[in-house]
This record gives sequence, structure tokens and C-alpha cells, in this order.
Amino acid sequence: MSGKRSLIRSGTTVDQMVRAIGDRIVTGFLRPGEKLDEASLAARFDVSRTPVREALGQLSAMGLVERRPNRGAIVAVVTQEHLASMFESMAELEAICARFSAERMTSGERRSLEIEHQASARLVQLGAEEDYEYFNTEFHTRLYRGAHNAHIYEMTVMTRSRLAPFRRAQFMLPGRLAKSWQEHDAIVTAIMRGDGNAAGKAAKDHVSIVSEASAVFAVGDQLRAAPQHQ
Amino acid sequence: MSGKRSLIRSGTTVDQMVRAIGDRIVTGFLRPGEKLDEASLAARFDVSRTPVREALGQLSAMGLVERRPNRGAIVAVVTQEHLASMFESMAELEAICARFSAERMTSGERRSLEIEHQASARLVQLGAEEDYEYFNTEFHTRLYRGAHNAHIYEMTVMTRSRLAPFRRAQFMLPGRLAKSWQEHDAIVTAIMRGDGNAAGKAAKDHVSIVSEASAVFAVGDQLRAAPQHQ
DNA sequence: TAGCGGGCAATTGCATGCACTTTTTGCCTT
DNA sequence: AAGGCAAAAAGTGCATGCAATTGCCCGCTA
Repeated sequence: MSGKRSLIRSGTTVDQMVRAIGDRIVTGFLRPGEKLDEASLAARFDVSRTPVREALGQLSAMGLVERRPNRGAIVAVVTQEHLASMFESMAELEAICARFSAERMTSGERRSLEIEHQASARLVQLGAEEDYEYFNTEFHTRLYRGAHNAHIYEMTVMTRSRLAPFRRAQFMLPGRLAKSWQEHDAIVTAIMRGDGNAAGKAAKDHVSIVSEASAVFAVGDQLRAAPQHQ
Repeated sequence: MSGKRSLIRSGTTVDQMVRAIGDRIVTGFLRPGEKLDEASLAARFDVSRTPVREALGQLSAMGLVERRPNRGAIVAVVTQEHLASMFESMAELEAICARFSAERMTSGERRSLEIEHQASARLVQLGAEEDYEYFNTEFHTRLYRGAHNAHIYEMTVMTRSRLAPFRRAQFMLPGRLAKSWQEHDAIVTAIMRGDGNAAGKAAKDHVSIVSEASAVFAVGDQLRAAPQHQ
């Protein structure tokens, strides 16, 4: 009855579901603790429960959702403690990426990093929050790629995804853009010098500052979404 | 040993499948490149294809198997390059764990680390390869736990799993046990001193040496299992 | 009124079936 | 004999159905 063949063909249905649900979690559209009902999701995306179940399984393997046998799935609820551990991991991972980037980036990568970074100064002057956020993501992705290590790249991107729902908080800090840019500047300078240790330290400090800003707001958020749940 | 009917009920069928298949991959019983036929696995474990499919999906999300749409699943084949990136990651992760362990282990954790480490000297004298290997795993797990960071623990254990199939090679090196013990000793000493940087460096060196030994053998292995595959 | 089963609705877990895709086989052409 | 094409076989992807488990609601008892 519901044989919608007309979904855009970009991989299998399950892959699409993983991306679709994962996106909604990462962007905060689905809140930590929120119940993920198989039938509802199936109806919502107009597929049967089978691909939904597979998608939930994979998301569970990624740590984005939590599955209790016979009791359904919910968006992963992270404790304050686990959240702190992820932010700390993120700082360490960024430090590694920055250090490796300083040692391994090609001259082309260095050049475009520098150019984009300098260009972003304009966004700070304009106070273009949203555009800067987009640039910021790009900037960090450059660092991850510049490390020239596929596995570290995977771990870093994965960790960033899982932290994404908790980063919105930092938007609230005044003067954040200028501060962020200065921290980026320290990283870029160290990378251009080829000073891996300095780059690593600068990157670690950068993340640490962000995490402190985010940590507080985060927990209130998920409590609001999952009032009763043990 | 085919139709194992009375599997103990510990979690859902899918979980059991993930563990069962994952173990076979990690222990090298299933070789990289080997085809994972859904129907065969279903028959082998006496379940329907549905849980097998879910398990393969999760294993794919973990990176242990590779899934080509409409073309079946195979045990993940890692390129020489990606393997190197995983070993390098492992060195960095172990370094982080050792550094944190030096800074954060409780006195109880330090004590039992030291005791077990000293006890293992006997295994070296006896040349008890297998027992030492078991101890070795324990030793490293202690470091991962001692870091008191759940997310780093997850990443480290996961990376170790994915590297497990490629570590058998190191068994072949003569004098390996004594060398390993000395490297452990350097790590333990630094941790007892509370010297995070020294512990990290010692741990990184330890892994680097293992990886060099493993890397060469590894690729021959998976080629043997997957002669034709593009 | 608070506490306690017991049955019912809702939901999950798995098996089965069918449609579609890929691969193989065998025949026909050149 | 080699190449190519077509039909069959094999295998994957998803929908549906049913058994099993959980949670809830309501009546019963103290």
C-alpha cells in the first residue's frame, strides 16, 4: 500500500534513515532522552519498520541512540560525566590533528588554511554569527584532514558529531567570535611555523574553552526532553 | 559444529550475533576480505536472516565489516595505508591513556598495576607466551581504565579490536617477551612517579614497536583470504 | 485510600515472503 | 573458438505477519 519507490536514490533506504535520524539528533531536533518509536518513524519516513530497526541498530552502535531490549530506543542520554569525557577527548583529538597538521600538511593545504583563516576575519568584524559558524566547521575539518590519518579523522568527526547537540550553548557568549578567531590564529601561526607541539597546545586550549561554555547548559537541555527516565 | 540450538539468553539475538561474528573477525577466524553470506550465517547460527542483517549493519557501523549495496558484505579489508593510520592512532591513544593514568590513577589502581606488572616478570622467565599475552591485554586495559575517561576508553578499545587481526604477527619475534616487559616497566615507573609526559612517551614508543612488527605480515594475510575482489 | 494482581493494549523481536539487483551459465553469433 | 547476449540462479532489500514481552489500566482487597 505504501510502496513509495520514489525516494531519491542515494544509497539504500537504511543509509538514508541513518543519516536522516542521525542528523535530527546531531542538530538537536531530536533531544536526548526522546523516545524513538519504530512505528512512528516508519510512518514518518514512509517505510516499513525493518529499515527503521536496522537504522536504530547502527545509530546505537555509533552511540547516538540507546536501545533497551524490548523497551524501545531513545536518543542517547549522556551523563554530565560522560559529556565531560567527550569534551576532554575532543581536546586531545584536536591537539593530535593540529600537531600532525603542523608536521604533515602539504604547502597547498597550508596555503588554503591561511587564506581562509584570514578571510574569516571579515566575518568577525561583521559579527556574522552564522557564516562564521560555517567557516569554523570548515576550519576544523581542514585540521582533521591535514593530519593525514584516516582513523584519527574518523574518530574526531564521530566525536564532534556526538558533541554537536551540546555546542549550541556557546552561541550565547558575547565576544565569542573575536576570541575564537584569535585562538584559531594561534593554531594557524604554529602550523605555518611547523611547530607541532605549539599547534597541539593551542588547539587543545581552544577546545577546552568551548567545552567549559557548553557543559553547563547541556544537561538542562536533555532533562527538559526526558523528564522521567531511569 | 553447525546448528547450535540452545544459546544462552544473554541479550537479544542480534547482540549475540554481533558478538559472535565480531569475535570471529577479531580473532582472525574470519579473514579480511572473506564473504559474509547472509543465508549461510543465518543457517550457521540457526536464526533468520533478519537478525543477521541487523548484526552486519552494526558491525559495518563499527568498521569491522564492509557492506556494498546489493552486493553483500565482506570482512573489512584495510589498506596498508589505513592500517598504518590505525597503528599510529593506537600509539596516540595509548599515550593519552598512560599520561592520564599517571595523573589520575587512584592509589589502589597504581598498586595493583605495579603488583601485576611485577608478577608478570615470572611469565617472561618461563617464556609463557600465551599467559603473557593474556596478562598483556590486562595490563593495557588497566591503562585504558586508569585514564578515567569513558570516551577515550571506548575509542581505544574499539581501535584495539580493529587492530587485533593484525597483531598475531608479533608472536614471531624472538625475545619479544623480555622487550615488552621492559617497555611496560618504563611505563609503570613513569606512572608511579606521576610523570604523565614520560608515561605517554613510553607508551607511544611501546605501541610503535609492536606496529612495525605487525605491519608487514598483515597485508599478506588478507590477500590470501580475498584473492579476487575489487 | 493505598497497595496489589490480572488482563488488555501497545510495542518490540524475529521469521517469512516477495520484488529487485547482481552474477552466472549456456547458447547463439561471428 | 571467442565474444556477447539472454535467461536463470543466487542473493540482497524491504514489507508484512505473528509470537513474545512490556507497560498500563482497572478492579479487587485490606
